[in-house]
Amino acid sequence: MDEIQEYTKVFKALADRSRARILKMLEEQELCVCQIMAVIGLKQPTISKHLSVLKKAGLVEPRRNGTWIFYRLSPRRQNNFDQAQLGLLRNWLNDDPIVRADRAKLAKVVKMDVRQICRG
Amino acid sequence: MDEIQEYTKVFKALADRSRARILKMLEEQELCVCQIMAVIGLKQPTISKHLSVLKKAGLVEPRRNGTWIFYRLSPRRQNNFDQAQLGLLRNWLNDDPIVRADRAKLAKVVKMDVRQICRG
DNA sequence: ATGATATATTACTATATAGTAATATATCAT
DNA sequence: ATGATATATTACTATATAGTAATATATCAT
Repeated sequence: MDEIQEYTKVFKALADRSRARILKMLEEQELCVCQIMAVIGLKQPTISKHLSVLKKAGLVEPRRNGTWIFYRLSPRRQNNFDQAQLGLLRNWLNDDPIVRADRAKLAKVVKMDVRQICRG
Repeated sequence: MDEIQEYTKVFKALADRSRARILKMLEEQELCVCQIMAVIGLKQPTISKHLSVLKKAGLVEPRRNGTWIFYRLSPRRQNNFDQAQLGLLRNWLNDDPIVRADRAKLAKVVKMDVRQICRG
């Protein structure tokens, strides 16, 4: 894969509203798929797909814990672009109403037992 | 337009191979549409469309000179994201074979009279 | 082993986007 | 004013992508 292709993979991953919201949530803490679902309000396969795109771009990493899979922002550089972008993103969108609403909702969600959330 | 939408506009503009090539060319100097065409090898309306997308994202600015319109990287911040991204991009892709080939071709193109290029 | 549950994958639909041909617009030279 | 030329716009096609329903996979509790 040439470097421009690597570049476009990262930027295409970043250039989506739902994925930006997911990344801003993961800045708070690692989250499992159903926690993200509960906040964003998209169906489970959609969230999984977005996480797959982010993972392939080197922006997030999964960690399995039982049947749950927790995703976090990648702590290690996996290509030339991911860490720089995650760094910038931390300073961005923090005052956006949608991001703020997601975080407010997230604060409630993480207080609940994970088993509660995922049942519905 | 909310801030995430502004963000996605900039990142969608960046997340395209042809537009990345154009931006890397504009790092060298301002260029008119036909000079960009001559290097990238896409049709004129395609280049104009790409430039329009970059312009709407605040990444480039046009300057008319007669019938030619020269585009340059935006020297001024037009949103929260453009200048930071243009700054990072300067350090990226400089060793990519496609970018290097574009620049080699560009070096020849800019030596020619603009009128020569656009006829040919 | 079996049922329950969290996530991933597959197949699909609707929409967005890259590229092009044809045309419109703007400017220049005469 | 007229013809030539550079760029923008419109209409279109082909491909990519977001989202979903249905299904497969993986793990846990029993």
